[in-house]
Amino acid sequence: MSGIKDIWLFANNIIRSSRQIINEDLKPLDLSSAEGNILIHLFTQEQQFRQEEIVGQLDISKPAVSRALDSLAKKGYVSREKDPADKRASLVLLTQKARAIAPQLEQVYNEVFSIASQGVSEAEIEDFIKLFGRVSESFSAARAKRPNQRGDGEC
Amino acid sequence: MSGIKDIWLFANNIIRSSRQIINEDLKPLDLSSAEGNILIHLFTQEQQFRQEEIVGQLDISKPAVSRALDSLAKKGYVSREKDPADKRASLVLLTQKARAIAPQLEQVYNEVFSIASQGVSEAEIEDFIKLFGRVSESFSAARAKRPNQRGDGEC
DNA sequence: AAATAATGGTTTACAAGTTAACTAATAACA
DNA sequence: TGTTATTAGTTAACTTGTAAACCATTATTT
Repeated sequence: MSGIKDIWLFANNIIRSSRQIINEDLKPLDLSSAEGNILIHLFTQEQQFRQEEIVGQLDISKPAVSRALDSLAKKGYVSREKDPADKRASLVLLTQKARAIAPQLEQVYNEVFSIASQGVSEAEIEDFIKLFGRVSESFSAARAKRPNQRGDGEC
Repeated sequence: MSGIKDIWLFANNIIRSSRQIINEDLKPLDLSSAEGNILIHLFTQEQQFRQEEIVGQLDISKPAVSRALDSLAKKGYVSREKDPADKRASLVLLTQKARAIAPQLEQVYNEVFSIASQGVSEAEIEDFIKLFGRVSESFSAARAKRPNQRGDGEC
């Protein structure tokens, strides 16, 4: 009965705690967790990419990505140039400075991973993620399915 | 390997989606999700309670609770009075207006619950919550355990 | 009893996300 | 080909959380 409340509380705690841990550990690198999340993702990407890809893959809104990249650029971790093939789009590039800190960044995120998987068996994790994914998917579907709710449904 | 990333993405999505759904559904009642979360919790509480209790039980920071209750009071859903036994503390009371909308509020949160549990068996949910709780607990423990990190650990 | 510590709440400043409205460039189509 | 629609990204305003500093009040200690 209080199940959903627990899920909510746990999910909140996981997000919040990991964010705090990451924020603390990234402080020496002058990076926030929002920036770190993007950087760590980009390390597994190709050389060039568009912001839009980050939006889709990390499931973060366009403005959030835009601002984080602004800040990363200001700090010298990425550079941006107009895509010659499509002058609307910006191509984002990791700088040498970013590549240099990749190992440290990865270590921070690995630590978070090891915290999450502490005392949980491989098989359990797998099941967990699968089920978690289903719940998450239900929410996405519910959100997509529901009518606009903003006043254009009654006409 | 990408497990932790998935957990993160799923947790984020669950939090965000449910918040959006609740926000939309509560709009007719002139309530935000933050306010709704507190109200729905209070329906299961005793007549009088202190803010501090909400902080502990919902695991939300003091300022967040303070502001949400301010807003709820302004909207007429709760009233506050000084605890005569301890003049620091405020006693919070649900108003008649709040009690009147309890069924609607409950329905909204039940809908979210049913979305979450869609296509997942009772047993799975139970296991899921248990495991989820363990992961969440690991994070809490990790956070509590780690040194202050703010400069007083090296002295 | 007076000085100090702890506690309940509020204020302030900030973090990181959202939606909505906008600009500029490209695509589609009539 | 010129008008309209779509798309990539930014800006502005807002939401909801946090931590740190502060005020009163209560508890503790000496």
